[in-house]
Amino acid sequence: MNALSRSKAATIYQVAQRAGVSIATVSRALRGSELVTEQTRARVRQAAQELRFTPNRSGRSLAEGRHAANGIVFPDLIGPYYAEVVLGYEEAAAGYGSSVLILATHGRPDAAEKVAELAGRVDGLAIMGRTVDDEVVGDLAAIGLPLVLLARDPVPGVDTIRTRNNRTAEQLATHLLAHGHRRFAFLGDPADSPDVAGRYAGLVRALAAQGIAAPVPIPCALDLDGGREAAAALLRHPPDVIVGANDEVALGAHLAAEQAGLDIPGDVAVTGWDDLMAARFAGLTTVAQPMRQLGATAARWLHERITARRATERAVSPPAARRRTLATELVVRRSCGVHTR
Amino acid sequence: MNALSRSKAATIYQVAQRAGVSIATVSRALRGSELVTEQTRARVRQAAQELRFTPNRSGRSLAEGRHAANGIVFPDLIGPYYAEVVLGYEEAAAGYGSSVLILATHGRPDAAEKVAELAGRVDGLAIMGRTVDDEVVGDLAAIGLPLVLLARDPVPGVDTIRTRNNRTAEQLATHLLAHGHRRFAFLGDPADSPDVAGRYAGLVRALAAQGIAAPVPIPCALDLDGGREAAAALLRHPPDVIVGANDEVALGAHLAAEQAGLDIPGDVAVTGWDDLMAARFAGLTTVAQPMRQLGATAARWLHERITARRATERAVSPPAARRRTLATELVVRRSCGVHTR
DNA sequence: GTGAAAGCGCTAACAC
DNA sequence: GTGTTAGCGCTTTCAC
Repeated sequence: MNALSRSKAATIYQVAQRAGVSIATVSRALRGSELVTEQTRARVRQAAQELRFTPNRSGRSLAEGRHAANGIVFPDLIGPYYAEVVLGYEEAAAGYGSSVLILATHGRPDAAEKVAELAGRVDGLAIMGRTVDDEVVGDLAAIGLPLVLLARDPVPGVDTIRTRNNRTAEQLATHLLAHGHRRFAFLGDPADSPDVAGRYAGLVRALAAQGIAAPVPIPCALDLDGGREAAAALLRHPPDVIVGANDEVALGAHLAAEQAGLDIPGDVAVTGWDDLMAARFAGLTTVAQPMRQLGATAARWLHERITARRATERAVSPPAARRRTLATELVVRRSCGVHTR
Repeated sequence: MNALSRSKAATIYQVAQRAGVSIATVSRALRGSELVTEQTRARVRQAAQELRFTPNRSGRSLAEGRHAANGIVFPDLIGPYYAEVVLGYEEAAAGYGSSVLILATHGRPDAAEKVAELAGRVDGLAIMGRTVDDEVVGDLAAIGLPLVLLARDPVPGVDTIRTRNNRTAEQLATHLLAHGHRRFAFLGDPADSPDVAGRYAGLVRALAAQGIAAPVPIPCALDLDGGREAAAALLRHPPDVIVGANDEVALGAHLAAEQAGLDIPGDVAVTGWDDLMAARFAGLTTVAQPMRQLGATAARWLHERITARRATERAVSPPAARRRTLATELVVRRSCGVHTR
């Protein structure tokens, strides 16, 4: 029987038989152990190649007591934001020799269940935003699964990485005030995500400093259509400026304004958050976030946690939880108002 | 000892002990077997919950002989294109109860190795574009791993899903010719991906039909910077129109033209491919592709293959390889030329 | 209805 | 150097 015609993946036993050695030797030879003659190793390699042998990961994981994989949980992959974070994560994790499992919760009610299942497949988990609540995070932490929280409110004892929202939002608001804008509208629901909450809070604080009342946030889906619909209603009596919770919302408002025959920034100014590629071409004033770095840092921290855990192996207590807030940067383009200079 | 304070994931044995039953009963109870008293099931559930028990997937996979996971291999996640495909894939795969592993090859030389390793973790694999060569695909197919190829030249015996490039490229070219454009430039290397090759081929054919010589393709990285650099050089003697291999390249050309003080489409027309969000805001004429659907279809086909494989279990020969080409659509905006109407 | 035990594919400790 | 063997955590016969 030709090796090519077999219809199931070969096992270590078949390789051993073909090479005329024991399975232990096959394992050693293929994993680069010193304890094998080069000659034997060659024979084993040959046999493995002929059978197209790839070790079954389940078997290996079970024996090693680790998965050599970690996961990242995010709300969705719609829009470029999460994609960038996941990319940064994958790239870094691959560098540490970990496979990457992804899970988009899509706001589904069974998210907790899915995450629990995922937890059984990985050595560690990065969890983004409002995917699962604190209790679920706490449960995962309790069983000792290494965890990193991303763009999410901290949970005691768990590492957290965020990007600066509050302060940069103030900066943005200050810039808008300097343009002479006084009547603000905020598109997005602070209850939707900690990021949105932080951005709104920063805006409110900056306005309060000038004695300007906070606009009531207008809840909307955080995508183009959400922004467009919310803005369409709003634009019957346009404010001075529409502050979108993210770029997609802002771009949606942009489309709505265009459709209403309004000039940006002449009739109404618009700002976003994230600095997506589209923002650049729409001339949208926004805030740049290091999304790739967010993902990459998460992967690194997770790797460190996993390694540390293996090293101490329930001996000493684990290192204290880390927190980091990555810097963000105001990107001024033409949508916020005319710059006379 | 409080359940919360244990530092390792609980096993089925601990649950069994706590519930006062055997591990077989735990397994049955938790998996919804009929062969358990409701009373016993309740006790087991209780114990499992207290211990925060999640079955170790490796153990289960090994016993079941399947991973309940599949993977998707893509060149990169940079730019919104792949992200959309992966999203469509993840969403559909999750619906079939499969976890999703992702692998970005980043053009690395050890891609084949990484893919082989991934193959040992999954029940099936979707492989995109120029990530690994035909030989690797053939090897995977030979061991009977269910496979779906995406945006990639077919390999005998393997399912393939693509989007229409050639014909829509002709359509695009025809439109550009109608604008009066005669001197064409093509930005992108046909050797880079089957998609680029198809798009270039369609362009060439449409031009040939009008007796116009094909432009020599100008190789460049398929991202903003690649397009910008290539275009910057080109724009010293601007052609009538720059046809970008994808939107990012075209948008890069857009930036270069802007920087050179050239008007689009007055001085030079620009077109792309993919219909990214940014294309809309840049007013870029492009071609829309059903990226989500591409991913979703891949997941479905893979699921069908995996199911079929399990059913027939090396009895009859597998169903013949399927091929599908998804429709694409020309999206005309202002960057291709003035529309007098 | 429940338990005992075999076995999934692999690694690693131990024996030779 | 190489082989034997005991698990890793789980599912699933097969007994009872």
